[in-house]
Amino acid sequence: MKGIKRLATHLDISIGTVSRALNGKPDVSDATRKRVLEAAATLGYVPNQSGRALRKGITGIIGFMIETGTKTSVDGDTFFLSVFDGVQTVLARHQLDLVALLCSSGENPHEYLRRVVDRGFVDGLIISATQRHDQRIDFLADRQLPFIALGRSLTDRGHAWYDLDFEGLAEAAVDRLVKKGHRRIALAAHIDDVNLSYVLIDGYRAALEARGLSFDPTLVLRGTPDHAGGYAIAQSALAMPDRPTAIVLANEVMSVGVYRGLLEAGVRPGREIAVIGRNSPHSRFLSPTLTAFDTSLRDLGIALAEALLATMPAYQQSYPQGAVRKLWPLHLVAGESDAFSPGQ
Amino acid sequence: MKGIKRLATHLDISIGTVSRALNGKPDVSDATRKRVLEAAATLGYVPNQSGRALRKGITGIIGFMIETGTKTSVDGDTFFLSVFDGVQTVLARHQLDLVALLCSSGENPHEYLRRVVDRGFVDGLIISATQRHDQRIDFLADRQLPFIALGRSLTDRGHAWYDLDFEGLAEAAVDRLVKKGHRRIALAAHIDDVNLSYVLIDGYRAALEARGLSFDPTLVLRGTPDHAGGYAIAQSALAMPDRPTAIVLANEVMSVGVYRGLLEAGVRPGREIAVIGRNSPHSRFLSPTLTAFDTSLRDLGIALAEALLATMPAYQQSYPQGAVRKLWPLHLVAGESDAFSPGQ
DNA sequence: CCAGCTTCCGTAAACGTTTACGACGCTATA
DNA sequence: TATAGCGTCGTAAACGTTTACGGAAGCTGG
Repeated sequence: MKGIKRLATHLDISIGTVSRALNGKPDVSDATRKRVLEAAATLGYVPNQSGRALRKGITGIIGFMIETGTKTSVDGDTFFLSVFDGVQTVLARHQLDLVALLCSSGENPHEYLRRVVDRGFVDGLIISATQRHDQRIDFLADRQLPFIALGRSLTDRGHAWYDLDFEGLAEAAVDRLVKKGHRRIALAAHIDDVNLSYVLIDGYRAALEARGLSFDPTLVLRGTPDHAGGYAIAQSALAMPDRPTAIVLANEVMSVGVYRGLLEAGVRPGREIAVIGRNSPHSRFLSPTLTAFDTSLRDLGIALAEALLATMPAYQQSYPQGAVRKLWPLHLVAGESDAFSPGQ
Repeated sequence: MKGIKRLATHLDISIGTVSRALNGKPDVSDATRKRVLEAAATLGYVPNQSGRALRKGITGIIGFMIETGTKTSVDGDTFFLSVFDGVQTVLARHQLDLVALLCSSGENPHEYLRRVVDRGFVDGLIISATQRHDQRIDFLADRQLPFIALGRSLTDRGHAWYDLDFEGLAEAAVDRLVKKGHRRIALAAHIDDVNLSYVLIDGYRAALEARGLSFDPTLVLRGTPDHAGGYAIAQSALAMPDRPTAIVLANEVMSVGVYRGLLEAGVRPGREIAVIGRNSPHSRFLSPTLTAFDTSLRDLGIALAEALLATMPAYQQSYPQGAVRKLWPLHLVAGESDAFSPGQ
């Protein structure tokens, strides 16, 4: 015999009482509750996930969907593991478990999500790498499954989201560079249809025009969001007839490739060109040090989890903030890589 | 009404027949099977995970346990995402799903594992970051849950494992360096009790002694398995009275920190010192290029998954290889960083 | 025309849990 | 003493699925 039944016969009481005792329900005397709790501990009883989920209609599991094997996941290396850690600390307080739902490169993300959701696998979801138009948002909203998106999308169902403040990044970077005398500032954008590229370019353009500078589309350089992309972008920047005097990167890992590309051509960041990027465990070890936007990804994870719980009826009294739709700030940490000022 | 019941009333047949039709059982006419399949597709029916798992006693889920927020996880960034991708491609062929079980820094890995297993959450497990003595192995063997370890351990229950061939790495690196005239070869090892450090040091020692060189414990440098650890190791190597002429790294990300530490001191890898490391998306962009051990992590994931399935009774006819206990080879890719030969 | 076999399908139990409901014994109040 | 109320517990249904079992047809061969 297994499970709660074993516990019940061992204690010679009914399984109903055992269940009530374990779940803190009122109709149990202190004496028997104590007996049950002790027996559960010594026998190592843990309620079966499937049985409990089937009866209660909830699983106690929160999913965080990421894609593996794709180009974009290279960006997500340390990024996601840090965010996970923050999410988990919040969920643990409510006896919720976090699992990463890994959509492999071969699979359609929407089909994958649909299968997970329809099987009733999770009580809530965090989705990432939002597309400009994202079917998953419509699907989850229709299914009324609590979720939050890490990343904005034009698909808007009044759902909760957090997103890195790429406009703020563009604004602050352009402001800093223009004040140093830069007029030709290149921007590194993603090569694919992920939403952040659009947001970033809009912010970049607005920041330029607010300072009386015209937007030059040829200064928007495209590359894969990895080292190779950064390398390629450095090369194309240097190959331009009217070479930009500064490069702004919104991606965590591109900077390493950009440095490599520049240094191979004998162009030193901070001396012959200015570079502003994003911090990561890797960029922190660049030389000269990278002037970069930084943030605590663990705190972002905490905020994400709290915002997700706010959308789940069972937790709304603890997190009554409603559907959070907020930008996550990035703050600039000055380094050496943007010390260069272009001569007139 | 929901689930299979809805499908059954919609088709006006019993739920038993519907289930049999969907699961490919024989006692169903071709006509009704076709009807059921079509209705399931149009109504978007997906069997409930909890109900199915409860009845069948299996969940169809494979867990891959990793730890987040720890020092070691920095090493695991791109590493795990690549491995996951390989695992998933194999599991998908058998309608199995992979989830990453994220044990956060605050939690005891063994307690975490115990909870997951006792709840009956997964049919099989892949554990990583094995300790020298690992309670999890004993626990899983006792519970008779199919699992495979990525990493060896002194705890041996005849279980399946794969591990990177660190002895081979040490042997090949030492051989190459000694042939170039090196006599004082430093080794970078982990600072904590993870098993690979022991294996690595043993291999290093054996390789040295096989060539008539004595093992000098002071040449084994300890650091956290991240950039900072590599940086610290470079510094302590340079600070030694009798400075080593070469450094061997078994870790993926340390090399970046080592380069930084060396270059800041004006010591150029490949010119004034030799460095051999491991390849990763990050180390591939170092300059001068890193002489490094490389392997396909996706293929490792595929091998891991196949070896796991071989331990699961339901899949043993497809993967009859028994409990795999094998070293995963790393092959050396020559770069510029070990071009330096010490003068006599 | 009947026995036997095959094909197809419905019935109901089972998986492990939670929970609504009712029953029992006890105490306190009228 | 009768009754209401309370505290405590057992009973049984329910969650959604799979599957063993049995039964109702239809078919075959003698």
